[in-house]
Amino acid sequence: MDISKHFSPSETEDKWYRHWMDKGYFQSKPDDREPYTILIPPPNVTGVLHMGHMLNNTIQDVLIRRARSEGKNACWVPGTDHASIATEAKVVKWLREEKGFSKGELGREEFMKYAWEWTDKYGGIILKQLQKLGASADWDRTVFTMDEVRSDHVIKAFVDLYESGKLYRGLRMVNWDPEAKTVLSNEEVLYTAEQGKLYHVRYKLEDSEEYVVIATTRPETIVADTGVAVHPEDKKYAHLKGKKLRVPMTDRSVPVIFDDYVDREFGSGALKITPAHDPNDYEIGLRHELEVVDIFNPDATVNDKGGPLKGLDRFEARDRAEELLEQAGLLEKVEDHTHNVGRSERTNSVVEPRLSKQWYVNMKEIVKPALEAVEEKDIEFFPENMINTYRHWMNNIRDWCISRQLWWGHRIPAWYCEDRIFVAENEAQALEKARKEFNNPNLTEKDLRQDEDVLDTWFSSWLWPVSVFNGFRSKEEIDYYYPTTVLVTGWDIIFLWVARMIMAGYEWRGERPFRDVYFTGMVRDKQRRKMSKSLGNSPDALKLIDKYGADGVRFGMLSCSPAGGDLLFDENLCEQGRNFSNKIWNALRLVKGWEADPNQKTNDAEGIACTWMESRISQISVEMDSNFDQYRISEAMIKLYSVIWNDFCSWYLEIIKPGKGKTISGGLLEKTIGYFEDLMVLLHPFMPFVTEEIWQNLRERKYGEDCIVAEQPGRGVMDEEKLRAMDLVHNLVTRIREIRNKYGIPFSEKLDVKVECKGGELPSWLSGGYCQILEKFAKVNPIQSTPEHPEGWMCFLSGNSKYFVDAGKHLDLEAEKERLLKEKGQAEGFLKSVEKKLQNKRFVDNAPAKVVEKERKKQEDGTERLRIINESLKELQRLG
RNA sequence: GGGCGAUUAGCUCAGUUGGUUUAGAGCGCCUGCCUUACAAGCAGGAGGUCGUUGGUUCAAAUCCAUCAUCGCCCA
Repeated sequence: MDISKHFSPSETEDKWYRHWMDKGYFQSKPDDREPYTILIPPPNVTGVLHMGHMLNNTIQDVLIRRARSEGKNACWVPGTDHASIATEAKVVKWLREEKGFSKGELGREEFMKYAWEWTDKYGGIILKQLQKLGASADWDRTVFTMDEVRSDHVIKAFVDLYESGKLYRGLRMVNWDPEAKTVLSNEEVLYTAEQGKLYHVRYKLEDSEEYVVIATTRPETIVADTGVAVHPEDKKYAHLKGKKLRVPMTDRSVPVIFDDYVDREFGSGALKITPAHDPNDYEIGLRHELEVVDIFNPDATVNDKGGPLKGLDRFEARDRAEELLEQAGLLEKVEDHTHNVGRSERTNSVVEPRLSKQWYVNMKEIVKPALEAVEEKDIEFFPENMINTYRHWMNNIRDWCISRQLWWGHRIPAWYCEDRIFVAENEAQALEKARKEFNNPNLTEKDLRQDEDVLDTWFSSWLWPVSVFNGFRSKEEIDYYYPTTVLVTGWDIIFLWVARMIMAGYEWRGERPFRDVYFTGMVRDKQRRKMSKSLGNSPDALKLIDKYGADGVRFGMLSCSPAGGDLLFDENLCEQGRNFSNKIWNALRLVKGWEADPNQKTNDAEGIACTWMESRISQISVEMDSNFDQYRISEAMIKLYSVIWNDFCSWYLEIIKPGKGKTISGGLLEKTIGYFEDLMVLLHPFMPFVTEEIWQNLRERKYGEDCIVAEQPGRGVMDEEKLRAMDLVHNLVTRIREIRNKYGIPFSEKLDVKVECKGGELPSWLSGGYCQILEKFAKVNPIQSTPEHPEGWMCFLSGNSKYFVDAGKHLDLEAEKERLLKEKGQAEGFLKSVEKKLQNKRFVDNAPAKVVEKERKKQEDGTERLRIINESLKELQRLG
C-alpha cells in the first residue's frame, strides 16, 4: 500500500464531512435515549468567522461528538441572530455607498426589503465556515431569530410580559447613539479613558459681579443648565443660599441648590446641573424640581433651545462655546483632562445621555429565580467563580430597556389609539381590544398607530432555549430537549445573554434552560490584546484552516483554552496540531506496512506490551471521563496526546515492530489495530477528520461503520503491576541511553549490564519478556545479577537499584566522579529534608499514619541511594 | 470609587481543592542523530529557593493577612 509521507487534510476534510452529512449523523430526533443538547450562541447573521467563534464552536463540537460516542442523542442546534443595530448599520452604509439612498428617503418598507436582500446575500456565510471547522451541528434545524417561529415567540413574549404587568413604558435618561439614532442598553456602551479638556467657567451672581467658577468637560451644555449645585457642608458657598446665577451665553438665571451628591474636591466644588444631558444631573434635577431643557436633536446637533449654538454639531458647539465664553471673559482656564468616555459598541460614536420614552422590562421579580438557580447550583458555572460576577450584577440589576429606534428587528407589538396603548400579537387583536376599551365597534386599523420601534436583539435571543424548539406552540420537542445540557459562551455576554436566558427559562418554562454553563476565555494575541477586526490582529480563520488543517486549528485552539481564562493565541499551536496529525498518520503507515502471519505466536515481550497498552487505554479513558465531567477539555486532550505520541507510538509500536523482512503475528496485529481504533475514537471529538480517515484505513469497513459513531473503548483492563513495571523499564532504558549519549557509546555497540542483587535473584521486570524490550531499546544483553561491583565497570542508579555497565574503553573516571558527586548532593539534600520531618516529634504524632509511613519509606530509599553512591565513589577512588 | 481574578521554567499554562522520591506539560534552547512510519521526525540534556513579607499548621505553590505588579468587570 502506497501512503503519502505527510497527512494532507485538504483531501480528506470535505470528503468525510460530506459522508457524515449523507449519513445524517448530525441529525437528532427525540427518542428513548438520553438527550445531550447544545444550542449555538447565535452569531450575527451577516458576520464572518473569527477566532472567538472558532474557539467557542470547537468546544461545542468536542462536547457534542463526545456525547455522540457515549451513545447519547446528541443535538446541536445551529442558528444566527439578526443583530439589529450592527446589521442595520451595515445596510445603511451599503445603501448610502452603493445605491446613494438614505434610510429616510426609502421609508420603512423599502428599507426592510433591502435589509432582507442583504441578509439573504451574506446570511449564513458564517455557518458554512463552521462546517469547514468540522462542526457537527444538525443543520436541518438551523434557525434565525427573525424567522417565522422565532418572531412569533418574541411577539408572544412581549404580550405575555405586558399582560402580567412586567412591561412598562417610561421616560428615562438613556444612552443615545446619535449616529445610529437609537437608544443603547448599558451593556452596549463601552467606556474608555480619553483625553479631553476641563473648562473652568465663571457663573456670575444675578445681581453682582461676583462669580462662581464651575469646571465642566461639556461647555456646550451650559445653555441647557437649569441649576448649579454645591455641597451643603461646603462653607465656601454657604452664602449662596437662595441666590441665583446667570447662565453664560444665555439670558437665563438658575438657582443654586445644595446637594450632597457634589464632590467637593472636584474642580471648584460647584457643579452645573443639566438635567436633560446627564444622568446624575437628571436625578438631582428630579430631587430639586429643576426645569429640563433639552438642546439636542436626535443626531446631536443643537436645536432651537440652544441659543447661540443652534444648528451646530455637539463637538462644533463645544468649540464655539469656548470662543463665546472667551469673548465674554467668562473662561477662567482650560486644562487637559482625562476622563471616561462612553462610545457605542457598534458605531463607535460618543454616547449622548438623552431623555426619552422607552419600553422597559421590570426586572424585580424575574431576577429572583434566576439568581437562586445559580446560587443553589441548579445551574452550574464553569469556572465556578463566574458566579460572583453574576450575583453582583443580579443584585444590582436595573430595568431592561428593550426598545430600539431601528427598523431591522421585531417591531414592537403595541398600538396607540388616542392616549391608550394596546399590546397584542397582531393588529387585528389590538383593534379588537381597542374597540372593547372605547366601546366603539366602528374603530378601524386607521385609528391605530403601531409603535415605530423594534425590540432589542437580546429580547429575541433570551428566548433561544425555548423558541428554538417552538416551545410556545408545541410540546413534542421542547419536552424532550429542554432543559439543554450545556451552554458554551464567552463570559463577556454573561449579562447580555446568559443571565437573561436563565430569567426567560424560569419565566416561561418554570425551569432552568441549561444544566451547565461553560465560559470560554477571550482570544487574545501575543500582546494580550483582544483579537478584533478593528485592530486587525486576528488571523483569517479560513486561511489558518487551509494552512494547518481543521484538525490542526482545533488542536491549537483547544490546547490553550482553560475555561474562563484568557487565551493567548499562537499560530505555533496549530502547527503542533498539524504535526500531531502527521504523527498519527505515520503510525498508520507503519502498521499498514506490516505483513501478518496468522500462525505466528506472540512472544513474551509482545504479550507484556499488549496488557500494558490495554491498561494505559483504560487508564486514560477513566481520566478523560473525569476531565470531561469538569469541562477540563484542554487537559483531556493533552493527556491523550501524550498517550498516543509517547506510549503508543514511541513505546508500544516500537516494542512490537517486527525486524526488517520479518512478519508480525496475526493476533498481535489484530490487537494493535484494536488499540489504534480505540485511541482514534477517543481522539475523534478533538480531531474529527484525521481520526476518521485513519479509522477508515485501519480495516475494511462496511458502509456506515464510522469513527464518528464508534463506541468508546471499555475501561476494563487495568494491570497496575504491568504499568509499574513498564515505568521501571522505561526509566532504566532512559538511564542507559543517557550514558551512551554522554560517553559517546554508539548504539551499535551492545552493552553488558548487571544489577546489584543481594539474593541473587532478578526482579521479574528484568527477566523474561522485559529482557527483550531492554535489548531492543537499550541494546543490552540480558541483565544479570551480581552481589558486588564488577571490577572496572561503571555504576549508575535507576529507581532504587544499582546497576553496573561494562563501558570498556569509554570509561572516563573524572566524568564519572563528577556525575556521582552531583547525584550525591541531590541525595543528601533529599534525605535531609525527609529526616527533618521525621525528627519532628509533632509530625510523627500528628500526621496520619499513612503519611508518616510514606516518609519512612522515603528515608529508607534515600539512605539506600546514598549508600550506593558512596560505595561507587569509593570504587572510583580505588581505580583512580 | 465598588468588585473579581492573576503572579509557578526564557514563553504559554497545568498543579483535581494542605501530605506521590525535594513542582509537571507543550513550545523555545543545548547536544547527538536523515536508525528502512514520521526531520511536520528520533534519542538525550539543561532550566524553577512557585511575586514580597509575615501568619495558621506536624506539614503550604496550595489556607489567611500585608505589600508589589498586572488584568478584567461594574459605576
